[in-house]
Amino acid sequence: MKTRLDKIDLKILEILQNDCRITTKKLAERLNLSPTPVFERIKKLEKEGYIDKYVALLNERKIGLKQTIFIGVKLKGHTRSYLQKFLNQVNDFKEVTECYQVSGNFDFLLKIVLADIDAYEIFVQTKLSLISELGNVHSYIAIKKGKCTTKLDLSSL
Amino acid sequence: MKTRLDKIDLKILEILQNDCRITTKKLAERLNLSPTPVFERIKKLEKEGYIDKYVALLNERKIGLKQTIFIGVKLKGHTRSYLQKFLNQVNDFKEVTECYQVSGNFDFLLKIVLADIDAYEIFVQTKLSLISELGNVHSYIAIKKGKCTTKLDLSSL
DNA sequence: ACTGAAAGAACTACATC
DNA sequence: GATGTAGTTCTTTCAGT
Repeated sequence: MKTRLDKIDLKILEILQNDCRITTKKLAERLNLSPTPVFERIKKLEKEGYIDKYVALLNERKIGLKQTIFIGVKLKGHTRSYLQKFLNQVNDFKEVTECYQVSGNFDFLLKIVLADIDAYEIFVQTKLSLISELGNVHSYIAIKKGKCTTKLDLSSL
Repeated sequence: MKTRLDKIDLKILEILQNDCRITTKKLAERLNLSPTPVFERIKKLEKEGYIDKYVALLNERKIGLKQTIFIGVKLKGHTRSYLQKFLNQVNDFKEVTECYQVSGNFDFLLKIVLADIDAYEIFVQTKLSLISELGNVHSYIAIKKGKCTTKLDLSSL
């Protein structure tokens, strides 16, 4: 489990971050290797947990989820159990794609993706605002999407 | 291009959001269909742009990128060209995984993923702070990762 | 739109170096 | 660690309903 990643491993991860449906054969060609070692390296990377999963990224616009909103949340109570309870409740909200407990003038930062502003109103009224100990909430409505990637920078490794 | 998605399409997207390396055959079994129509539907979903891409999601901890930070940025100048210039510059920062222009008391919200706080200091000093017209910057350092998914909620469609 | 069949390609294991 | 081979399974196309 303590195996360090070598150049080839990093290259494999880099390529799979861009396109994970590439065939082992093509990947091997790009690395000037035969498929077998590439196949084995991928299995190792999966098994040891470097690769979490393989997913399809959908086009939000196209499927009709046109609004992204970030929400900064401050709780009234800050005991450990309140913080954990908040995380648990938010986990069940399907509109929430990301939730981090943070330092700064918020306790949590959420990212939510939904159809439109109307759907957001409904989300706030029927879900978010029902959370007990909810303090201040500040919304940041996305006006324009800049960079948005799942690709991590491996160049520093 | 205006084809609406039916129940089967949505189910396919749902499954591919969880695991895009599933074989067409297994996917077909789960849908009680033969592989052919499933294969054709997937191709259609790709071609019409419902599916953007297939990617491997890496484990940030495991590969050594242990720190996630959100940054709220306010610019001094707000002309259209400044806003666009900011987006362009941020695009080149490999540490930045997301950047949205937003409404609220920030102009932009960024998400960055890097090794640790030291790497963050370097990022700010050598990259972020060099941006002209940069106004206030507020950092939200992730203390605990809650939900974090690329899966969009299709249940409302 | 779907089924079923069939050719070609890829996966995966294994023997070998 | 890598290569090459070979059996198995999947992909992808096409004729038919």
